[in-house]
Amino acid sequence: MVTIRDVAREAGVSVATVSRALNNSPNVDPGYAERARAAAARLGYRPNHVARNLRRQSTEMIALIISDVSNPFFTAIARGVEDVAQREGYSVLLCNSDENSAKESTYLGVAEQQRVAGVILSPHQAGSDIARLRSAGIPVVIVDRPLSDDVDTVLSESREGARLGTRHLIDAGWGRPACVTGPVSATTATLRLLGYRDAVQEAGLPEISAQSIFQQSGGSAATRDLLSRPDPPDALLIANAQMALGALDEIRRRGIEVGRDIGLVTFDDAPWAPLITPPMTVIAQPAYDIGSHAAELLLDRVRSPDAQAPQRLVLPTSLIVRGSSRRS
Amino acid sequence: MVTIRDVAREAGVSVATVSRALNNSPNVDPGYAERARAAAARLGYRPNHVARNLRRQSTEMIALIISDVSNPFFTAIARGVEDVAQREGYSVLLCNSDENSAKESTYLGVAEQQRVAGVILSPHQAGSDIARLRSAGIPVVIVDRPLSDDVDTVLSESREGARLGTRHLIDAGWGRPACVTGPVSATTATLRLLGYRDAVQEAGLPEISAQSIFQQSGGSAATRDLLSRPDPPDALLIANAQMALGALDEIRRRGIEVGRDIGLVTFDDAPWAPLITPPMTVIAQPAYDIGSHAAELLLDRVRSPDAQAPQRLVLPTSLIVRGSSRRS
DNA sequence: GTGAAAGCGCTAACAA
DNA sequence: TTGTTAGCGCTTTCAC
Repeated sequence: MVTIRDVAREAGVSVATVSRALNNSPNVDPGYAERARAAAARLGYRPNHVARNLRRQSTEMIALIISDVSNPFFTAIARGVEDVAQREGYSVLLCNSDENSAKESTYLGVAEQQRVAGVILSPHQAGSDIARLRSAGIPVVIVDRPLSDDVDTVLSESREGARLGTRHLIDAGWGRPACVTGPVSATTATLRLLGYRDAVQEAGLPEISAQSIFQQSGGSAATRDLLSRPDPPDALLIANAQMALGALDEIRRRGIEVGRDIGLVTFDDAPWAPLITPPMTVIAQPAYDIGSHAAELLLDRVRSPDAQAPQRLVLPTSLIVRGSSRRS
Repeated sequence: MVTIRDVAREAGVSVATVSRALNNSPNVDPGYAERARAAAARLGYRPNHVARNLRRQSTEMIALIISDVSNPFFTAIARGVEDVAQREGYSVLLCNSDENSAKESTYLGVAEQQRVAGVILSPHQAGSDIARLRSAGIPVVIVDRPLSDDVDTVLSESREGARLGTRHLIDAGWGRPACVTGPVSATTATLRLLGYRDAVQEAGLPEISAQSIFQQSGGSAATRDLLSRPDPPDALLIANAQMALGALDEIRRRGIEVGRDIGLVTFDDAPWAPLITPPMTVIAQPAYDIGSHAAELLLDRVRSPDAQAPQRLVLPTSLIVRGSSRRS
């Protein structure tokens, strides 16, 4: 491997000068700088960032830890994060905790031990422990699911979105809407259930709900449970896109028809949502914006680490009405 | 920040002993080891991996650089990679190059400068430059799209899969199947076109095709192009799931009905594929296995870096017949 | 403006 | 078995 010493020797200057030249330090003779750069190019020199990071006690990487890469909501967040990070000269390490606390804490540890500049975390569950990171002086921004009050957080309006979606179902003429949501450990699951409850109580309708994991299989299971009850619901408010896929599967399996026998609204405007039959009515979350805002907030903290009051951004959701909620 | 020196002082032993204890070195007195561990725990010591990596000249991270996180094919690969990496004590840095050569080479540079143990790359285009990485002694495994012959590669049978899918369309009674595929820069796009060509030539049918980017918008554009021709096709072989979504969109927009007016087969068994109407016939690629095999191969190379002959694994694809290819 | 040298935190020779 | 120490490659004082 070619090191900075090799470059210095080749250029006939000191290592300090090479370092300064390559880092565009202001006080370096243009002639020397050029010689250093030329020598570096000739030798194919690549600065060793491990060494640089050790010396500088900082890195230009941010870790994004999400619970499930295959959830389009999170991939959209990732896009938002990446775009601003890239623009600011940072790289993003995407860590997939796969709805698994052990994996999550492994990655939290990796982030700390690699001394990343900052972490954006979508906590698997409310108990996720970011205390270590924070005491190590690494800024953290939480997305999607609130963790506690004293940390920067970017969310969307889960409860209000759920209320609106349920209300829409009721207005469309469905008399027994139910809620299919995620595990109690996920705050978003609970908030969506609460929003649903707000709407049914307002309308004087019975509350029907089932909880399971935030995945396709969970959606199937919860829907199966609901539709097997003596008094089954006639509409479903579903808490995320993966669960919606599972619900659709179970509905198809039973030969029930969406729009005639059952009404559907789901969180997240997945790419496939407008393309199924009938097209899916959704409560869209501004996932990209959640990511970009989180990254901006994080980089602010990275650059001015003076303890400021934690910020909490709550972005609005929007109801996109398509066919699946229509009663025909 | 608490360092190994602090721990040594606290435990009343030398830094070397602490290091040995914490790394489970065999030759260390159990009593001392225990004292070191206790002191570390008491102080909340976290080894600085940046320093460790610099000293050891190695890391326990592998970089996975994929062209698009929102493509379910790649997220499945990521799962495969992560599972074996985790099992072997490595962490995975997922880098999303976003079908963008500049981003890809940024991440290639980051991987090199961070001295990752190895890289798994799904090259954006055939020209991706991994020479630097290789000359830096970092093993590379290529997935999905072949790059050159002298590097480890894990692929699936694109051409044969495309041939089978097209053949199936013809057998189902569609007389003018066309191919919707990705850009010429992507080898998989070309291979799938070739497989399609094999099948139509065999059957004495005309060759109809359109190329665009491997994304939803590309699928729409290519389909629009095809269906606007004077002699439009009556069936489509589509080269990936995102393009299929775009094709579906365009088809819906035109009021054409799948199964009656047009037959469809697409690469990749996306989660939504069985759930649309009619369910999508697909050529499934063993994405998870591609990922796990690639990771295994990579870790072999990491552990025994003696130059061995490059391996090339080609995994089979399988046709899953559902409704979209049926002529009713 | 430039270079010598210290030192980031750790591991691994080497000596005891 | 344990401790002392050199040194991984870099940046950044500090003295010139």
